Amino acid sequence: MLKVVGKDGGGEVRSMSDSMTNGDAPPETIGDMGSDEAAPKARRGTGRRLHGAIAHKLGAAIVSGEYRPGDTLSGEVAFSEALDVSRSAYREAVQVLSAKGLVESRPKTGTRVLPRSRWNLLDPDVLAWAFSGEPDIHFVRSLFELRAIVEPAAARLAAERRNKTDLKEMRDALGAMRRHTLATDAGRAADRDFHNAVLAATRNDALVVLTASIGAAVAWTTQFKQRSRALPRNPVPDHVKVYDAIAAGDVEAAGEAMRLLVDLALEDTRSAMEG
Amino acid sequence: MLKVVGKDGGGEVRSMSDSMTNGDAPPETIGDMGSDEAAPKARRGTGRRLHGAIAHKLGAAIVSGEYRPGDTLSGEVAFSEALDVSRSAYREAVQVLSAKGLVESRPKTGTRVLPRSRWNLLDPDVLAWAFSGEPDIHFVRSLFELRAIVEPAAARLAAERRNKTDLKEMRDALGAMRRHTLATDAGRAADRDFHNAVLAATRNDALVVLTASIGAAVAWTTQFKQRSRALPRNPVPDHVKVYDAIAAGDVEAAGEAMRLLVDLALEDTRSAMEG
DNA sequence: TCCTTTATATTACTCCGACATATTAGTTTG
DNA sequence: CAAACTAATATGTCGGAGTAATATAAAGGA
Repeated sequence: MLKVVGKDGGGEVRSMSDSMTNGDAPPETIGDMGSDEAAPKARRGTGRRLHGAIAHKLGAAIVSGEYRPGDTLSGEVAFSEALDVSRSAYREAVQVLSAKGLVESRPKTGTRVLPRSRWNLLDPDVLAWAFSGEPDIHFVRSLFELRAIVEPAAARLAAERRNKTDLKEMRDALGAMRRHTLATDAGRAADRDFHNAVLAATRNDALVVLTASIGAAVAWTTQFKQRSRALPRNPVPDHVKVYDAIAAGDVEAAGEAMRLLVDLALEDTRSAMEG
Repeated sequence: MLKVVGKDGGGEVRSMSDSMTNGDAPPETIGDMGSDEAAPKARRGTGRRLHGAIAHKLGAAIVSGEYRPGDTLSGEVAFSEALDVSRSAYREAVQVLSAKGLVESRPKTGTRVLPRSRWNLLDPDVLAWAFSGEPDIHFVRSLFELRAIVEPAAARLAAERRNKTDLKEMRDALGAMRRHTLATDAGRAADRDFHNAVLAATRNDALVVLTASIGAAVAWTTQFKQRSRALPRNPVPDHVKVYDAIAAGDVEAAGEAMRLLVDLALEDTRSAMEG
């Protein structure tokens, strides 16, 4: 099971407006899988609690399009029985989904999947769920576009506000990137460290949080890059250019260097996903 | 019972200038408000469920700095009794907070407030909690800075990709802004509609979601603007400039006009908050 | 002396069954 | 025909019992 249900055809996502208004095929209640089939038994993987596993399962099913906006989940009792968990665990999972804007529960009406516009797509968990299956190329493009907007601006701010400590952390991360390659976990961690150091140098909490989310999503896509072919180019020189500009306090150069960096990453990922 | 447990002295978050500045008083276990005082009875306001009210209460207390990172909440039983609610309701509230990255619950250790860096500060609810009390000026600055980065870029994209429907929505919103002023709810709604229309024209989901969050936060600050003095200038002409540029497909002009718009809003809000 | 292993106590986690409340849909009454 | 009322249904809330996990302390071995 778990097949992709054709997502959005590409165009209808924007601006709430319709969402619910699918002319045909009235929303149906879902979750009535019980029957004879052996219960899915989405039992928890180590570390994760039971309600967390349920939330992951349902969340992934929702963002992957298996449950569509407007659909209403079968009642708490029925669904919890179908999942073979207690009603409490199921309810706590639904609260999590509700907190992330994926569903809304009301008495008598039941629990319904909210329109895409209400989803907290920048929530780290939601992003993880979105990338746990086949990621939507259109959405990945949106993320990179956002990254291409935010990160160069962050580099500009960093060039203005960085101090010695920030620069030292960037240098350390760069050194780690040289020692390991992007093919290793340590190398990717160093890459994240570098970008985090740049973000931290902006002295802007909102930027840090936002790019943490984007960075997590981008980290997923780098897996795809690895999957399709060996890493295509040495990323260190481009990072060094960013560092040099920030260290020199050259605002324009920092923004430009970072823009180049993000563009290259997008190019790599796109060719990897489309190819 | 209920004595100090505090762990990390608070230094590990680094960066982000510890906003809520209370220097002293080591982390304590909290929730021991019971005693003689009449129970706070954070009973639900209409429409909001009980666990939602608890989550709101706790969330606001956390982001306002009343409970600090590293603090550990007194146990489920104790805290739920202190709040005079069942454990189920309390637990569901904690699940919500956990989903937003504010706390983490583990057996034996209890529920602890996570460092600021793990909070989903861009979550609409978290933002609402942050602005339910006295908003942190430094954080507001961060938000406006982010807005100053994202919205002009969004306007540029909108100038490239807008279609007739997008333009019509912007015109309608502008008309509504003219009829009502920013002093009325309808006027503020029209303002949001205009910005949402611009965002929708970018065809970028991530941008839409992000700016929805920021816009919600900005809406809170406009209340502060209203509070301090009558609205200082007529915002419609500036919005019209943005519209004209987008309608003309002039990328540079659109970005510049939007930059001006955000700068003015920041200026107004800053003077209102500082004055 | 230091590290590893085991035991234990505390805490969250899960489950269950019952009742309360809210909201919709149908029915009745004016 | 419309408005008020009643009933059905699903979520919301409750309290308690038992399980699983983990940090701390104790015991054992190197």
